[in-house]
Amino acid sequence: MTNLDVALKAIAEPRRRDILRLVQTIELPAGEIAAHFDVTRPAISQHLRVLKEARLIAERREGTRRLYRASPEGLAEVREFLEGFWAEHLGLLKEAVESEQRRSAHDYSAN
Amino acid sequence: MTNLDVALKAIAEPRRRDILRLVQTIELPAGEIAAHFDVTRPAISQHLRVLKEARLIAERREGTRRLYRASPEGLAEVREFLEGFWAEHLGLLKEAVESEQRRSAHDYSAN
DNA sequence: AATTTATATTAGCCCACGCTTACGCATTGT
DNA sequence: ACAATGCGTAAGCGTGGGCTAATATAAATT
Repeated sequence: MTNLDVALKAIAEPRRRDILRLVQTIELPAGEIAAHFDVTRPAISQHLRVLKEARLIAERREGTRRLYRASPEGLAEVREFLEGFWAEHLGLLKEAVESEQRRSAHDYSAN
Repeated sequence: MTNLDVALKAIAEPRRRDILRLVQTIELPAGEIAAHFDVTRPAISQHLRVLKEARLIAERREGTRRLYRASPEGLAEVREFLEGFWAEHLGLLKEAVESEQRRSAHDYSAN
């Protein structure tokens, strides 16, 4: 499975998007995340693993707790996919390709 | 199911993304699309329906044939979702971050 | 009207996935 | 050392989804 596939399947699940929104601005322990939902903690744990493997969240251990925060690293290829889609439809493909080649591998991710 | 959900689940399937890339630049009949893959035509037909209901492709009938082309209309909300995600991490929503921090936890490692 | 062409739809199979219950594993505190 | 706390993991259940084979539909052709 490609990285694009992993990330897309991760965010295709509504509950995982809810989790992402929760830890988008603040860091939260797994238990507090689970407290926001009607499902059990193991269910949230499994979602957190999927999100982590998709590099959409980052985990930090503090004592017995595990703190999670969003980390959009895994969305890089999703973004590329979507941009290609729009560029094509706007008829801007030629220019987009050329400018992409000119600036090589430049990316404005916030790390 | 929300529109965002429909679009994300549609593009989460690798074969559907392959189909999208096929009809991204040119309009193709269903049969010719199916000819590019190892699966049967009904399988492609079902994928085309999912893509159509997600408003990611448009269908045009010409005689007995059905011509499909990409139409990124359904990706509007996907784009909004992703942009919100990046904007957050770029520190462009500083106020929202701070007010959220006041509510609950501490230590958001920003750059 | 009957046949051919191009495609969609249905029924059923198998596998992936989200969920729950039960259990396991570190880390902290007594 | 032992118990408690905070989470993850495993097994199993039920549903959803992609696939195939068979059937249906609709337009063009004869």
